Amino acid sequence: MMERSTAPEAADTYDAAALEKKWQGRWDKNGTNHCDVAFGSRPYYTLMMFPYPSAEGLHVGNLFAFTGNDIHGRFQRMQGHTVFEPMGYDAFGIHSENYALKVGVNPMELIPKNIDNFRRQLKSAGLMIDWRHELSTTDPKYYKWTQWLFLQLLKRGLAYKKKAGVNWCPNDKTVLANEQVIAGECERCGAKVEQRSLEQWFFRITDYAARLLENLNTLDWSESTKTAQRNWIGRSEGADIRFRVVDFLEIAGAATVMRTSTAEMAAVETDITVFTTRADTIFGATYLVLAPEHPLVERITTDDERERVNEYRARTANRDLVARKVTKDKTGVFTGSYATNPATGEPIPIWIADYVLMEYGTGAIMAVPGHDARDFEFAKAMALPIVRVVAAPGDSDKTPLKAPFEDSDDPARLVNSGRFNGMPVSKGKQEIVGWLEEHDRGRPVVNFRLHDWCISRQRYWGPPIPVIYCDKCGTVPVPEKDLPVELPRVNDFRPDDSGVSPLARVESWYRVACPTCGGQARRETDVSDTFLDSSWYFLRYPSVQLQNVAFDPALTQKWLPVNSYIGGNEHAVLHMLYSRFITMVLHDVGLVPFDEPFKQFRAHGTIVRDGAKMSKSRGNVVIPDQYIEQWGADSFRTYLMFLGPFEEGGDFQDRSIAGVRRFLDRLWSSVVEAKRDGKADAAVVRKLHKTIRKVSEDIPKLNYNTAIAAMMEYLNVVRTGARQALVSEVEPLVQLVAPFAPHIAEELWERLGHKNTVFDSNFPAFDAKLAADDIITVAVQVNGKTRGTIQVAPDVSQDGALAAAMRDETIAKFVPGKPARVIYVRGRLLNLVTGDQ
RNA sequence: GCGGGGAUGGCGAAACUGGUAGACGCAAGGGACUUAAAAUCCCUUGGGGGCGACCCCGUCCGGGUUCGAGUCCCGGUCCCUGCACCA
Repeated sequence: MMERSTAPEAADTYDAAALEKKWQGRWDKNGTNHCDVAFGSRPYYTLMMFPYPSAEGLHVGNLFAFTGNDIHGRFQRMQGHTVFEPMGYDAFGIHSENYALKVGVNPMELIPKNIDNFRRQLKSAGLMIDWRHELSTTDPKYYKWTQWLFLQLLKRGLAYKKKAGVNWCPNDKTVLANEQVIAGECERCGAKVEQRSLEQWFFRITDYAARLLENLNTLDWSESTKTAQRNWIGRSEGADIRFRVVDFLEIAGAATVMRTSTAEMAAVETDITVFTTRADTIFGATYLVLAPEHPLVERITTDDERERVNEYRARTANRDLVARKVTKDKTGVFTGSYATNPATGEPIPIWIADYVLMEYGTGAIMAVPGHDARDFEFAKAMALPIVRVVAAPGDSDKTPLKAPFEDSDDPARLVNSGRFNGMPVSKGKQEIVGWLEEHDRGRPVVNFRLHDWCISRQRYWGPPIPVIYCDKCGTVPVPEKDLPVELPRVNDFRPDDSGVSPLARVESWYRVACPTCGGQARRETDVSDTFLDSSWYFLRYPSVQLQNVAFDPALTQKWLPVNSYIGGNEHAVLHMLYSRFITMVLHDVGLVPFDEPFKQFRAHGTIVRDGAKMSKSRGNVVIPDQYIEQWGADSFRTYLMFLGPFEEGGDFQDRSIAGVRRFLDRLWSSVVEAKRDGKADAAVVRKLHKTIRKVSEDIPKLNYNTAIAAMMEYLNVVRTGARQALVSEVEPLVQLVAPFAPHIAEELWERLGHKNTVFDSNFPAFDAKLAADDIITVAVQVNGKTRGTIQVAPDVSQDGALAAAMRDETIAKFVPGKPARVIYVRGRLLNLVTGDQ
């Protein structure tokens, strides 16, 4: 044990590099960061979104997030919890693969190197990670269970295959999820995305839409994240309404004209179902529009129009998503057919147009140009009638519509709507849907904009989807005992535009015997989406050492759901939604006892540098290594937390790190030079307890910047007038600082004579009595303007405060006589209102 | 277009349920120590006026509520961010 050092050689500064190396070594050796997952009491699981291990190494944004999480974890540990803080790597995916292609090295070689580099960087940052629980999604021991997960969904009918129009990136030569398409361009390379039709595996996340939405209300998450998920799920209440196609037989061509019996006529009667949220405007529906891909288009198109319709369908079938960008230029063609508006009984023309999407609702709409901007534009372009059926309070049924009137608040009333005239919009909506339902022409419906999750990727670098196709037996799941289906090592893993994965070129791999009949069969050659890898990793961490199970029931019960999850808002929708979905599925099949994986989630902010977003092209990317080397991990960590509110991020400024380092230097010399004996200064003790309170309140709220400011303030008080500190004054400060600057805290803690790690000490407790002031400053205002302050006892009465204020000449001169009114906020402020107010 | 967040000194930022705006830090200026520099320590630092005690103005802009507004309400400007023809 080192002797307590009060030696004069104690420098103004300390050797951060040597000291951090010493403690990182000590932590490793003593297993300080090990978490006893089996027996630890009061478990607390603190999770950070695991990084993609890029070749460039750890990004400062990663470290910002991890440090924030680490502080939280270390604090919880000092509150007596057994804290589990694991780390892993999200190493599959197109990003790694593209990089591997670029440098011409197989990702199987690249990724381990990147991971080693990440681990080294993470260790140098002094995170409280239990490395025995490290995982990588690319490890067959991990993706064995990713494949197993797929089989669980397949077994329950939640995974299915369908041919689907998918987003195809001609540059990356792969299918993209809707989410990876940004304004019609590939999220990664910016190429224009095309549409292709391929057989794909999907997960039925839409079955869970309502529940995914409902449960949000029960979660302690950043509000912005919940809102993003709500919008993504996109619930809307409306109605399906059936429109009967008019005179179908006569226009359907010679073959059908021959049919004459009424039975036959009934059989070919055709309805078009539309979805609308504005059933109240049905009297204003002057035409129908179908998506060009709508299956009924074929049947209702008349011979006269067929050529134009086919031409338009051909043109829009392969439409780029770029064309979907909101545009005022509406295009479309008439099918030649009419449908009856069930409200008015009038025939209205049926058009097709690409502004109606097949994927949403029924792929068909009733167009109400008077009250919908898109329909209005279309009607203008095609010279279709525009009818007013909703009027604002000042308007009549005749007021012309120069622009679409889209208000649906209740001051607006229905007009030109037969017996519904005069009704407020909401009531009209209800009544009209009811009326349609009675006549079997409609029913209330809820739609979600969430689509099923396409998990197929025609790529190399991912877990193969564990399915085998047999000519005799069809689609056969790989038996669980045969997992993992290992990704073969191949030299040529370039994607091509055949529409299939590079694995489809590896015959020795995909040719297998059918597990059922033993006949010749073929493996699925697509791999799964990276989001599947990351949708369950938090379940794997506690059980990562177990090879016979994806996640051990007892460990899962003990550690999950995750207590605190921290990550970037860029994953607020997809990763977080998919994780929730997978957890719900596992819950429903009885594999986990909860149906939400993350009790608490906080989105951290982003760090910009000198006011600009960091990017390679700007050359303003912060490489943590350099700063850690120059200033020490403790200073770097503390600075990152100090530069702004954790949930907002902030501006990284090189020169400001010096301030934090100076703080740690001062802490060092104050502690090293502190004396054991001496009289405690009441003012310092008071400040200490206020600081303890502030820091203990701020850390759980992730208000790290103000917690650090409070500690700085306290140290300034301790050092006022170059006084020598007492051990009793600085020892608690070492503990307060420990979550932020763990290495220096350990060293000082040891020098103060402690044998065990500071992280096994109890975080200092706040004592309200010791924090109480005996004299406080109260602001005095006259008519709301601050004119001075008074020093009074905290419990002084209003009269006492008033008397003290009137003794102050500066204040008194603004109060000519007796104040007409006095407002006294105990301990804060006294406001004197004079008569003329 | 729709949703979310934001605008406070030269800079990063504080400010409890409305209650002394600018804590903490950076930068800058002055001083101490030093042969000198670095480091360290002390002082000053929102703008304007005054020798001074003090006074006036000030939280994106315009209104409002209130004894009192950075904070609440109405209207507007700008910035960042997510989704984008979802009927």
